[in-house]
Amino acid sequence: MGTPKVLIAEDEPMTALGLQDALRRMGYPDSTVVMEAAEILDEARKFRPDIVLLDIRFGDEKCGTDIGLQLFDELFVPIVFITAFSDNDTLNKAKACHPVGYLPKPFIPEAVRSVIEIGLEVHRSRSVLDFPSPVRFNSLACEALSQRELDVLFNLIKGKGNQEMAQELFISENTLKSHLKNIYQKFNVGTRAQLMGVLSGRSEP
Amino acid sequence: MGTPKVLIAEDEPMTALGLQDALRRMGYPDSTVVMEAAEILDEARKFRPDIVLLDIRFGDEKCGTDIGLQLFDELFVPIVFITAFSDNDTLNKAKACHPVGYLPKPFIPEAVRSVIEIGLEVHRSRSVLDFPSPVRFNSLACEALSQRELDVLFNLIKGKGNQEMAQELFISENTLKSHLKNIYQKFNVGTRAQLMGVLSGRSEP
DNA sequence: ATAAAAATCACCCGAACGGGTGAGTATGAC
DNA sequence: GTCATACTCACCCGTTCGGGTGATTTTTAT
Repeated sequence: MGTPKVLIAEDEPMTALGLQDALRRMGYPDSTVVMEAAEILDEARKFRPDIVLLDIRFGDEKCGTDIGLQLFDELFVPIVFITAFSDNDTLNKAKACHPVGYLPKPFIPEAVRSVIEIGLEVHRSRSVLDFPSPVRFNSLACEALSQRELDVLFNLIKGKGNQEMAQELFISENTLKSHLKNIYQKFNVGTRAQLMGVLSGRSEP
Repeated sequence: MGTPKVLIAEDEPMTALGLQDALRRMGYPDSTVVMEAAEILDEARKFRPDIVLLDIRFGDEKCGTDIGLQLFDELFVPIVFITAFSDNDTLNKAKACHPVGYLPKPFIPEAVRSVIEIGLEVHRSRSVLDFPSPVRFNSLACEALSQRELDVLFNLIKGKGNQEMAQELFISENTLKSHLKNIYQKFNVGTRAQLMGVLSGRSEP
């Protein structure tokens, strides 16, 4: 699927441009640099990167992890953290972003490539069952899911029965079955078992 | 769960011992070094590491990836690759091991810690549905699964129905239901939906 | 204002599933 | 030789699930 688009979020101009240059020479021509923390999310929404190189420390603040969290939750984009040093606290916050790699600074160009490739591979092998989010469900269904259908789906993947789900969502079991039927249609499956198979990426309808 | 045990598989003594020393100072006292390619697997089976630092190049041969594959398939242990340079071919073979990180050489001690921590986190968030293997299924069930039960389970997680599975395994549907019943018992669940929930790590029976 | 989409619920039916009981064969362990 | 385990299959029964049809209300978009 072509060369991956990478977003570089790093406030030190030297490092940022150095990274972009290294990427270009390594065969990643499509990259963008953001040096302002406030602009990262907007740029990511526009640029739609396949992977993000994110500095943990942004302008002396350690807000890289907070931005990473939003990046991951909203866009489900894989994150590689860039930093020279990480204390325990920062590292723990970083873990919450489910990063796919870690790039020590100073970096060597070759390492960047390996980290990106391995990071992309790690990300590809994540099924929607492990990181369920509306964007991911919608990307798998042939038609967009409604809010209520997402609610049902979130309960379904936990292994709940129809009756149980109905109680949880405060609706009749008949209503729930109605939603289920629509969900099956949108995923082109016939049974919840098939749906699970599709969601775990192990079978196509 | 205490400090993780790490296996260092690296043929250059300087690098290997340097790594072990760095690990000790970073708070990982429990590590072992293997410098012979042939001994890696045996040592891993004995030592039962939580993570492996594995050199891609072993004695001028690029067999690190082959060993990594066995390591991952048999023991399901997360792998961090150590190397200074990686050509495209090696990198692609490395991907097959589903590595959780990449450590460029020369390394800085701080980076080792971050890579390990992030690598462990990546590994933790992998459900058995993404990387199904006998050892993992058995670790989740309260009692060891038989060969035939594993066969059934492998088909089950693909979202197949009872009838479909029976044909696939060349047994009667009654036989299959018999296996299913036993599986449910061993996992302490009542329905296949619940089983899926447990396997994806999102619900406890 | 009005049309479209989403959410709600009901009823019915056939198919699939879960649970129980029982039982025959083969394999390997003690 | 006997005992345990795994694998095989059958029958029955109640529950759940999937599919169809139809309907009302609320929300959203135009």
